[in-house]
Amino acid sequence: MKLSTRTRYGIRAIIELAVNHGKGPLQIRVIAKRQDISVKYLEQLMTILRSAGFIRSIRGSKGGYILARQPSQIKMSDVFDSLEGNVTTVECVEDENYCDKTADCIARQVWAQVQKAIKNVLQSITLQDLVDRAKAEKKLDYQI
Amino acid sequence: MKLSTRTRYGIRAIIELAVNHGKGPLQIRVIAKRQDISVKYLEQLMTILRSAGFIRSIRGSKGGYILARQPSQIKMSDVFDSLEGNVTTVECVEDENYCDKTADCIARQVWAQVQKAIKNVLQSITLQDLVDRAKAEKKLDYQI
DNA sequence: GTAATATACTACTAATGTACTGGGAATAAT
DNA sequence: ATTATTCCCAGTACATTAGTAGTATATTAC
Repeated sequence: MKLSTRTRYGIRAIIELAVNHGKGPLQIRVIAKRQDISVKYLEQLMTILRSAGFIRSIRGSKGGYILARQPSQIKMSDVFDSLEGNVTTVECVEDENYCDKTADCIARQVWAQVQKAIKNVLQSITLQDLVDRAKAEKKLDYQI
Repeated sequence: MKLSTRTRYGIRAIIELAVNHGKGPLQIRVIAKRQDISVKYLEQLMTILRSAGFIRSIRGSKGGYILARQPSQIKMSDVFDSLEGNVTTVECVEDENYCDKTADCIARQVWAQVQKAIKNVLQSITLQDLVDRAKAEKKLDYQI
């Protein structure tokens, strides 16, 4: 049930962009260094986030990445889904016809409950919430 | 974020035992057939559940498996942990010293929230609850 | 218009974990 | 002794993950 580094790194990267929001493009190189992630690997994660429409890239010198929408308009659940595939714990929770016992399956009900709980948490958090937390705690100083 | 079949099969197997509770030992062969799981694979999962103390094995002819405790005394969170390793989404949620940024890490807080939500659900469900559900719905008839 | 700075794209690879499969040993009932 | 069952150890095929590498393309600065 561990999260992939793809998701972990991707989320950390987009949080960097959120904190940096309004201050111009941020380069992969910078994010990678701050978050201690391989530049080449992060490059691929940024592609995922861009394809999903959360971030926008600016090529060439002085380029980099910026959020494609306001931080308040980006929910963690959506970002998570784009990186992790989806929040699905087991196929049958989403797909009623996955097996012929779904209607009777007690185990499936458990996974459905778990999945709903995860979704509820992630849907309740926007990037803006995280920016606010970071600032409130004054622990992160991304101004540098 | 998908569950391993190890966890899915293991949970389904122990639910079988719970429903069968008080009716003598149930053989791997029977569980495997009902749940459509490879006998040899299930064998290993049963070993995990036995080592964790949830089930007891009876060797030899007429043997099989029974719950080691009352269904009401077995929480899904514990069974889950024994099969899946643990509910940990990311290492650092449990281990403060996993990296030197844990105190500041906004992402970590998100994963902590998710993890807590999962745990809350699983801790609130015992095997007895699932047996009750099965009976209430009259959808499962394990008497056969 | 050239050099420097970025992202974009494609392909490859090493390591890891998962989901099995197989064979035989130990144990218990008949 | 025979049969039915769990127990234990070993191996294997496959998929995924987490990278690495190289080249192409776009943009800015000079």
